[in-house]
Formats: sequence, C-alpha cells, structure tokens
Amino acid sequence: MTLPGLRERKKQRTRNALIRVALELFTARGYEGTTVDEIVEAVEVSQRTFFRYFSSKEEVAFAVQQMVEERFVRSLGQRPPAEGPLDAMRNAVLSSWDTIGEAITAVVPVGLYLRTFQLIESTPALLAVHLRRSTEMEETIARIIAEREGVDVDADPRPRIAVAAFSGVMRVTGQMWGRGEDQSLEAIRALTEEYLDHLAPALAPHWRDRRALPDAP
Amino acid sequence: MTLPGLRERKKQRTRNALIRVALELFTARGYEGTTVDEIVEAVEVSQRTFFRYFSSKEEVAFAVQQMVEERFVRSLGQRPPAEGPLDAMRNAVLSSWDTIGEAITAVVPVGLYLRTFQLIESTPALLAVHLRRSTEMEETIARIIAEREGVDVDADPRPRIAVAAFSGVMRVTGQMWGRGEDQSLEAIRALTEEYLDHLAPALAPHWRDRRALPDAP
DNA sequence: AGGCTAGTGACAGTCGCTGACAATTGACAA
DNA sequence: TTGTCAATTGTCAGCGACTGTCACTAGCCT
Repeated sequence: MTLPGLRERKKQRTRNALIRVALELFTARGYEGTTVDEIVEAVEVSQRTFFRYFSSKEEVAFAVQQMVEERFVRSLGQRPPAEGPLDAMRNAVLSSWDTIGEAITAVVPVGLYLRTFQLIESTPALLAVHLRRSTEMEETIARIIAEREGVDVDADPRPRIAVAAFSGVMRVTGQMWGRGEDQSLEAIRALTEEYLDHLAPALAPHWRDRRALPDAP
Repeated sequence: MTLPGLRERKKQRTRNALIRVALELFTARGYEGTTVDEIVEAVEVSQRTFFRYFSSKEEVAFAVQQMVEERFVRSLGQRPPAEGPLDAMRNAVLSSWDTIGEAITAVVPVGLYLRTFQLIESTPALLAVHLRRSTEMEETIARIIAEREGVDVDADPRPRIAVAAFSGVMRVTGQMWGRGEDQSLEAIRALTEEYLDHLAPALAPHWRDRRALPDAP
C-alpha cells in the first residue's frame, strides 16, 4: 500500500476546494443565489469538471454530511450486542457526535458545517434531497438492526418500523436545533437525548391525565 | 352562491387536462422521460400557461396527492376527542382511505393515481419532493394533535415526536405497498393496520427472547 | 524518452423555469 | 348590444443546471 500519486492528491485537493468554496458561497448568498459558474470560477476549473466530481449542484452540499453518516453507520456496527435496537441507535448517534469534530475539520471548519446544516433545513430544494438521503440511510440502518437482532428484514417489519420512528425523532431534533438559539454541537447532543427520551411516552394511549414526561416525578 | 362562470370552468378544465395528460405521460414514459413541452403540446396550451397553473414540473405530479392529504386532515379534525393521539391518526387514515375513491375519480381514474403513487416512490426527484411535502403535513398534524390534547406544540415536544413516529410508519407502509404484489386500495389499508400494530412492540427494549408480535399468543 | 490514458477544458445543445409585453377573451355596466 | 375593464393566455428572450462530444494536457509506466 503506497501513498497516493500526484494525480490522486491533485484530485482530492480540487474536490475539497470545490466543497469548501461551494459551502462558503451557499451560506453567504444562499443556495439558489449561488450559481455553479460562480463556484467553478472561484476554484478556477471548468463547469464540466464540477459535474464530474458532483452529479448535481445539490450533491456538493451533502459532501460533509456524507462523512458524518458513514461515521454513524460504523459506530452502530460496533455497539455491544446486549443493547436493544433503540439503545444501540441512540448510543451510536451520541458517540459519533463526540468524535465528529476532527473528522470534519479535515475538509471544512466545523462552524461552516453547522451553518450548512441549517441552510439545508431552511432551503426547500436541499431539504427535499436531505430527506431522500435519510430514507436511504434508514434502509441501511434497518438491515444492520435486523442483523443484530437476528431477524429477516423482509419478513419482519419491526426493523424498518423501529428505524423509521427513530429517524423521525432525529429529524425533529435537527429541525428544532436549527430553529433554536444555541447552535453548538453540545446543544444538538442534549436535544437528541431529550427527544429520544420522549419517544415511548409520546406513543402512550393518553397524555392528558398525567404529564407522562420522562423527567417528571 | 351562483355556479362558477365560463371563465372559471374553462380554467378548471385546462387544469384537469394538464394533470391527467401529465400523469399519463409520466407513468407511460417515466417522469424524466417526459418533457413539459410534450405535456403542453398534448393539451394544446403554451408552456407558459403550464407554469401558471403549476409552479414546477414536479408539482403537477402531486396534484391528486394534495386532495388526499386535505381529506386526511379534515378526517383527523373530526375524530372523537376520547381517542388518544395515535388512535386518532390511525382512524383518520383508515376512514379517509374508505371514501377516497370517488373524490379522485373526479379528476383521474383511480388506477392512474395508484400508478402515479408508485412512480413517485421509485423516482428519486419525486420521492424527495414527496418527503418534503410529508414533513409539511407533519407540522400541520402536530398542531392538530396538540390542540386535541390541550398542550402547546412549541413547549411540549410530544406532538411532533408522536407524529414523526406515526408518519415514519406510514412512509414505510407506502414503500412496502409499492414493492409488493397486491396493488389495490384494500392492500394498502391492510398494511396500514398491520404496521401500526407493530409500532409500540418494535420500540420495546428487546425483541430477541420472545417474538413480541401483536398477533402472536 | 515516449507511448498510454485519466482527467480537463471548450463548445454546443437540451430542458426547466421566469420576466416582460402584447394579444385575446370572458365579465359586466351603460 | 356594445364598449370597457380585467383576467388569462401566448410569444419571445434569456438564465441556469446539466450532458455529450472531442480535442488536449499532464501524470504514469515501461
């Protein structure tokens, strides 16, 4: 295993430059307010080259997100078998938040990533793609969970259902974090824990008589 | 309240024609394989007119879906207050499936609608839009649920969480229905009931020891 | 050193979509 | 009925995302 040649390194640099410049322009002028021509001009490559690295203008906005997702999947694969499905997913998210910082910084500043995440949530075209990508992730996760629990994904609907419910909560978490004040990694971590704690009680037959909040006496 | 004038009726006819022709072409040649020019040529209007009725090529694919959603929301609003959140949503879906047929047929044949639904599930660009629309629906539903239960949507996360979990299951239902054999209204109804029954058990801490399926002894 | 090929740029063209303005047609009052 | 007004439509020009093609440049390998 030899280190990559000049050609390969050059490609990586171009790709990272495209991502960085794109995210900077997107967060500064908005996604729709930025043209591909502006991105490629700043990086000094042709438009054709941009579309060789990214199949669409949208895709470049998710390049970092992609890394984060791969990290989560790897983390989930390493959860101890004793944990139930929901706990495994919960702990996998939380533990991947912990070590995400450094991995991202290799490509773009963390602050830029967080702003990009909010941009995605608030830009309809990007939100749509984000949600589609999420469902693809759900399928991946469902297969891992099914494997862990020793059931057949296609015969037993529980893996997909559990994952769908979990992902739904994670999505609400991201949404609320984007709208809130504190836009730090710690804040999203705390919200994640809080909202996941609410999942089971929220599905209880009735809320009215007692406020069945997890941290209520 | 007088019946609509000629102008209004003409507009409605144009709109319906555009929807019908669009869905027929989409299901026949695929979404990307159909151009807006082909649609407008078949209906004999200018492209500009198409975009006055629909803000995008995607939107026309969801025109019927829109009706179905409005129906669900109305149905949810009429559920008896005694029903818990999850039951109210469940019954609202099921009861709106019952009367959906006639409402759709006024615009397009039911078969065409069902095929369109599958097209949406299998076309990435449409699926993305579908999911974004779904989250908008979720917000609407969450507010209704919060109102029913007498809580504040922004202070109490349970409405959004319950709705997110519910919607996640509904999405999986649609997906599985699209992939399965029996593509009838009855089939999707049955699947809906089955999958919703699985929701609570799927979130239980462990599945392994006993198959905690609702219909198992 | 020199041939090979992956990667790039330049160019032309398609398609979705929009603004501007002119032409048409239903609505409604004189 | 007819003339005026306003709503609807068509035409045209143009932008931006994206793709196929082909020539060319630059790293790679013998």
